[in-house]
Amino acid sequence: MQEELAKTYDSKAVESKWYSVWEKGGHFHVPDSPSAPTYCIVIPPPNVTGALHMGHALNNTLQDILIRWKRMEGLAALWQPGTDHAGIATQNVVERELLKKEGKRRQEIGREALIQRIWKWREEYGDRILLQLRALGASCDWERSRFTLDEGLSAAVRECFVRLYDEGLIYRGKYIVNWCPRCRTALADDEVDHKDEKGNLWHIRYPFADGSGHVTVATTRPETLLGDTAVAVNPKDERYSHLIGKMVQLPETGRQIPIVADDFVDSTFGTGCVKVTPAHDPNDFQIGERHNLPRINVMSEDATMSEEAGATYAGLTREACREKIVEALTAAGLLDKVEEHQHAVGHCYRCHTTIEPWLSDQWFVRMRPLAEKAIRATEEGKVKFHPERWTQFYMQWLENARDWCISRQIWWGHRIPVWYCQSYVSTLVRSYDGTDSNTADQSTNGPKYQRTTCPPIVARESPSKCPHCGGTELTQDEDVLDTWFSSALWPFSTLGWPEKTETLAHYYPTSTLVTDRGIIYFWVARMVMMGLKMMGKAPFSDVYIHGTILDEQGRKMSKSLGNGIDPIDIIDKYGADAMRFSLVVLSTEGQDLKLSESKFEMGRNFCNKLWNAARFAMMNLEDASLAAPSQEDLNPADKWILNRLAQTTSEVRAALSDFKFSVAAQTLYQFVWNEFCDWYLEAAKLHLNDKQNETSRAATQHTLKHVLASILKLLHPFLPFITEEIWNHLMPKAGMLIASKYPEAAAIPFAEDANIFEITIKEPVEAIRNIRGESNVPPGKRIPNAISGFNDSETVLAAIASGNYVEHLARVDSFEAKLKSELSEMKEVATNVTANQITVIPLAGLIDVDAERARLEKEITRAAGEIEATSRKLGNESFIARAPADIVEKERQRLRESEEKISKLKAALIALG
RNA sequence: GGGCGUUUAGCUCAGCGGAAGAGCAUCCGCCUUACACGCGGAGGGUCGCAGGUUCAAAUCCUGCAACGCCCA
Repeated sequence: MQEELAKTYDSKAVESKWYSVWEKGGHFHVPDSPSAPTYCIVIPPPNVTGALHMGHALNNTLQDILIRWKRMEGLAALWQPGTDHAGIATQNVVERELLKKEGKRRQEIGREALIQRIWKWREEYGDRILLQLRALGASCDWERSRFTLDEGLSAAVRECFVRLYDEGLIYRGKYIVNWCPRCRTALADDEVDHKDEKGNLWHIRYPFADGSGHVTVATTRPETLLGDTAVAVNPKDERYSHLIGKMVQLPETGRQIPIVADDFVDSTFGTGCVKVTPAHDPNDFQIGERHNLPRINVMSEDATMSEEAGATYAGLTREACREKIVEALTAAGLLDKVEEHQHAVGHCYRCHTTIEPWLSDQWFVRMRPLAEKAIRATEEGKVKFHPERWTQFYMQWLENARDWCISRQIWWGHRIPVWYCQSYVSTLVRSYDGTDSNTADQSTNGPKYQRTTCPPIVARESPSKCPHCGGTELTQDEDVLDTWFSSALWPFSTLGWPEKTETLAHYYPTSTLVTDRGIIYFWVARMVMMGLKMMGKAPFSDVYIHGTILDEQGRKMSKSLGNGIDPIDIIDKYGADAMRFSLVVLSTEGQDLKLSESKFEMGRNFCNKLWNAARFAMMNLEDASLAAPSQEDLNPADKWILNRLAQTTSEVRAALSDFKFSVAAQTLYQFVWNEFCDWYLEAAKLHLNDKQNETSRAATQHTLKHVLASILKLLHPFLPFITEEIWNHLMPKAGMLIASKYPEAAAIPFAEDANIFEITIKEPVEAIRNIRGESNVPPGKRIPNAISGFNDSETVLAAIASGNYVEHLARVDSFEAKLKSELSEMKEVATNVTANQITVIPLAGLIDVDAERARLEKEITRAAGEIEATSRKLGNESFIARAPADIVEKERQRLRESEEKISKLKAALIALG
């Protein structure tokens, strides 16, 4: 505190310094086996390709607040950091670079080479976002940082896969999936964005095979006609029931296909008669299952038409094929009509290409058994969402969760731990109607030698030979797992699972998860399912869902719109603390936040205010004694601020416990600015400048230091840098703020006295300032004399004792306190009346009579309004009869006060002349 | 089509059954030796619309409208 602080807070000088001091001091690190109770948050792992955006800034600020708070509470608070390999996104980035720089596609350099390049890319850029998190102040335990593709987490993925497979919860099947023809991979249902698009509904005639006429089907995708294997109608639809079982001639092919009846068909849509393409539409796939229809895949993996589409169409893109087929149908007179039609079209969430529902071999996780566990755990209160409404959002998804397609046809990721034996073994098999899927060659009849394949090998360790036949020619499944598969294990894989580590034993289950609503399905639900399945316990007890960051116009921030605000720019310009504070204040109850750069001024201004308050304090504390004053020696202002501090402390603690981050931040903002700075510091100047009265000066010095230190502690989770900086100036021997104890509300034996400050000091000062302001008496001009009247003599005595405060704060030369009744005769004064006091200032050439008259008239009008409203209420008999007694009494009190006020004001007006 | 959220001062948002609040912006005074990223004062709202419950509704219920998000 010896050194003078700069006049304006400079965040840059401070922030870079403290972060490394904290980190080097080991303050972010927790032991594997702590003696204290634990608190743990796992970070939502950012993509390695990612750069910090405002969503991250908010998300990680909230986590940091929780972690720093719990750390200060004395818990072993672990914030587990790391990154996610983000399969498709990362591969896309590197592939794009490869194409741009070398003009090569991934197929040209091969799998191994591409993977190597991605690793190299990761080494170079993958930690960028983690470095950016440090600029934000995030106090993660970096020594424990993990990556979803590192060795331990890969072991976790295999362990989980094998366990689920062994239990029959993972299976492989030919299913219709969401296929992205650009990424050339399957996507999970929730990786598909549906957008409404304008399209057409084509009405196409399918002639009966016997030439007796036709049915008309309506379709949005005429090109898939080439893969139709049936026409379907609703069995209850009387228009068509006589046609069920009849065959139709499929146009542009040589095929005849049946008309089937299926409940799925909506008879009110189109013609009520639909074409069925099991290989190219998920609903048709289901219909196909029910009616044993063949599945004809007429497209290749790049969404061009395949050989199966027939020579005329093979090789065309789906769009070109559509045009050509519509032309052909028109020419053949089979196109009845075309209507405009709005419908939802799926797009890849990564590259926005139109999704093709496509039939392929994929791996799936059976969801129902896993989802049921998650539902039960949530119903039992094991997982609680904040705000609470997200519970049902999450539950609805769990209740309807369809099997999860986990295979992806890309190269960057956890390769599926399944191997296929390539050696065929001759085995004697009994003659039976061969449907065994392991039978390679079907033969006609009689006992016979057949060549069979071995079942797939699903293993934790890469096998060197086939356990069935001893063959060594093994090939691993080409696909990798969905990135979310590894993310689902994050809360325990990062802590060491499947090893039984001390860390896992102490920190699992974790405590709180903080995330955005956008990944409740992708991630939160799957973590809960996997945590329950693999660990037997839900991975966290509380999930806090914060709002989404929007731009000024309420749109999501996105790269393509270019409407993002870069947190790093904001940190440069306003400081990390300022950004954190503004974000937290704006983030109310999980509501979305509309951001613009100017919003960060609030945080910056607050930091500057705090800085200057500290600067002032330190100018006045050089000779502060360490001894605490006795209660009798405390000044009225000291008692008042200590009481307010205690109240503020308990409000902040309550808000934090309840995940009300914004309430906590605003409570502190108001306490610091509107009470500590505006009133306490100003009042304290009186004592600090009074070297005559050492006792009261010492009491104020001590109180000032104590309250400021408490403020720093309370604010530290929100504003870690500036508070640590000030703390080290203020309490150079007290150790680091980050490691100090979070304040608890003190019991205040003199809470009643705090009220005296409000009535005998604040109210008269506000009264005088009001007259000053309204009458244009400039602040520089001292007022010679002001008199306040109070209700009882006890208050008058207190006011006399503290009159010097009023003189100081209101710039009055001589302040007097009397009973209200003693003031009634005063002439030529300006008057301010409240329930607790009347204050008068002699006009004395200072104040204009007309202005004062106008002021009083305005006040009278206002008071009259109040009297009217309260009398109306009190005149209502049922109000008196039915409202609680204390409410009625309150209204009566209010009426008395308003009446007194108006009579005093009127008297003052008359006295003015 | 279903679900959820939002609608309060010019703007961004609190308040969620008993006298309409904050920050920014506006207006009037001030460089009052911590702070002009500041100080003091003031103005500004039939709380989306229509019904209902209640002694009392911004707050609870029912419709409706607009906007946004999610799912189909």
